[in-house]
Amino acid sequence: MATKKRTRQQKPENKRLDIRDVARHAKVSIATVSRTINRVPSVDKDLAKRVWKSIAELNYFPNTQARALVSGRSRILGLLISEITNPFFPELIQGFESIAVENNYEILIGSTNYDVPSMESCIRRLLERNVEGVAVMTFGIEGPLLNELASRNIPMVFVDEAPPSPRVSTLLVDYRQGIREGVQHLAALGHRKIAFITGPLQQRSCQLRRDAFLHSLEEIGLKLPKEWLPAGDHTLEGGMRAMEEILRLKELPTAVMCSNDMTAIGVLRVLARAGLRVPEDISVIGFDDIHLAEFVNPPLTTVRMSRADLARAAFEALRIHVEGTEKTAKQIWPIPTRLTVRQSTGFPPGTMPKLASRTKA
Amino acid sequence: MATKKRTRQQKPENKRLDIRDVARHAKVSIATVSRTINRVPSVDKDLAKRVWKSIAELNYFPNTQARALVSGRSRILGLLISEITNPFFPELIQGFESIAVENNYEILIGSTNYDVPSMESCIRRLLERNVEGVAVMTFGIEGPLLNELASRNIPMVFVDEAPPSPRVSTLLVDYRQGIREGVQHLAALGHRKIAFITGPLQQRSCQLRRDAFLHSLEEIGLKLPKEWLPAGDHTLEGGMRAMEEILRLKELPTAVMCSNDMTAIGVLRVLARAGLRVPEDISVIGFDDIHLAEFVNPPLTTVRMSRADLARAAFEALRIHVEGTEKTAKQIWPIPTRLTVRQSTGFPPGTMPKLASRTKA
DNA sequence: TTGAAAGCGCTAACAC
DNA sequence: GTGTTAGCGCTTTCAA
Repeated sequence: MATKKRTRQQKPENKRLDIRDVARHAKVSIATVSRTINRVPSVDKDLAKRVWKSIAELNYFPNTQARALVSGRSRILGLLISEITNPFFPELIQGFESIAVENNYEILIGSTNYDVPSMESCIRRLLERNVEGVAVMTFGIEGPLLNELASRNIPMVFVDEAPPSPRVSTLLVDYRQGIREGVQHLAALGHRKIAFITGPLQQRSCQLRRDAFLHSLEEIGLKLPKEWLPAGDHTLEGGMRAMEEILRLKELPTAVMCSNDMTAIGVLRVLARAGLRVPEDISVIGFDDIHLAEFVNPPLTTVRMSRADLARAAFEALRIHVEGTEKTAKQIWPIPTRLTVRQSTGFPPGTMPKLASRTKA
Repeated sequence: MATKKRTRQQKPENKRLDIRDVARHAKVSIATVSRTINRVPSVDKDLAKRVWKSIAELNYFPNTQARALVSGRSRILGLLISEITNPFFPELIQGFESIAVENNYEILIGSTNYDVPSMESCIRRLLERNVEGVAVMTFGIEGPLLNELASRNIPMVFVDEAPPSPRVSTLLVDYRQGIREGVQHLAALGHRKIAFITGPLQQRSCQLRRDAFLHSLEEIGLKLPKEWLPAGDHTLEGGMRAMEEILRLKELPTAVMCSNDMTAIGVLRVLARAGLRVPEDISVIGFDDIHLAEFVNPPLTTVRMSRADLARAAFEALRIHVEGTEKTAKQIWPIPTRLTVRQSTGFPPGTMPKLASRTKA
């Protein structure tokens, strides 16, 4: 009778096996099963073998919720992105997820859609599910986010700029390098009139990209009329609008750099529609190097910022705080960028170096 | 002393508030707090008000894991897709997620990447997290999946074809309608030589699309040499390869339909590279109507299969089984398709109706 | 209508 | 090295 303490008499059908079933089957205590599963070294080899055998025979696997409840560890990481339909993000998600899953974490994706209410709803969801850390890949600091998460001391990682906090790290993208390469590539081809279509400037990241561009221009002694610095919004449509704006100007640039690839693809679209050839009439450079960049017409010259790098660094940054014992202060994770030359860049119009001019140069 | 049953003396800092804190603050029992939160009608109005006030003041929210553990309901739905970097899927995810979140579900995304091991790993993850239902949007039945999930009686929804099981429903896409519209649109323009690039034919969905095409062709008395039915794989690169194959043939079709938009975009790319104009030299039709379709050059005429429809139907199909008491048998959810005409389709070459021929027609 | 208490499946002291 | 047991935070009988 004493053994029948549990109310449940029979395993109701469709009820998942629990640790007790395994213990019974292997003729050990549930503690031993638990220890075996968690690979506590002190377990006797033979017992462990028996337990694993039972686990296999019964096809048992532990209940994550129960584990999370008692251990205080959900093994869930939050991944906050701006917008899943922007191709940049799926590529990032893919990388982050695969590393997370390899390490037995699950990820919860939240799309902030650039607006505060949906961002708050995302945070609430993450909090309710007890995420152990959050990667904020929205390319901007999200104010309210901070308070809610940081006050709970949840590890976070941001891109470009992070609030100072002990368990917060930063992925520091080296925009300078790649964008400078882009500018110098254009300059080397002979371009002097280079426009830049920015992203949404509320995002720190977009300011940085623009600044990197302006700086690179200055470095080589070029000036930029401000009409050549229109704002896009990192969407294809935004790129189209910005390029249309440029086309209405009296003086046209011979090259256009863009704050991201979707913008550049919009630019390509408008140019094609306007009957301008790329790169013969105008050169275009993007930023990100999304998969699609290689397949537009012409294949896009662009600055690569690796999603794999970003994903890996984000995960590692979180892991150090989530799993580590070290109380290290805020960490900086550098992310390089580099120009990928394809076919959307060429000599400026009217300077096509024929054999003659080539020898001249 | 009796009240000090709990070991924990002081709330450790950074410890989340629990239901006891709220109960203490509102001076009621935890049962009342629980009932209030779960909107059990029997709770006294005044008490409930007091509880809600405490909840607000303390900024309390319940622990999802604990809830899940005791209630047996995780409020998590699985969403299985083929590949997150195919733009079709993010658009689908977005729809599914927003409906799910509205209804207080969380989603767990699994990318099967077209291979069995990673599919199995996905299923394991879903099972471990106790998903309440799974939307299998991989456009193919996944054998092993079935057994693991179905044997646990977990509600599922498939596209096109589902294993017969009481808690499984099917989203039945009406390929016929949209694809017939596409074929007839081409025929009406005067095309008689229409090729079709299939998707990966292991997928039932791709067979159905091809069959719908063949059937539509037959309907209007057209024949198809089998060289005009090359296989793509629903990627841009696959579309390029298939189109290159076609271009090597002695006799070229005047129009190409594709099993999905990414394929069509690849086709466009190859044609542009080959110096063929679309639609003057050859017409192209896609399938899906992804966002990008509108922005390629030229804007793609394509058959729309709404991701929003798909997402909504998938969610509702699951919800009925997850929440419902009804033991309805397998359900069918029809999903319509419809042609969207843009600019990648036109008259076949050599038939450009000048004024003369137009009057003749 | 409310509260006390059992227990969801598991981990981690603690005892042996 | 192994087993016993006290909870993790919550929902849900069962009594009152």
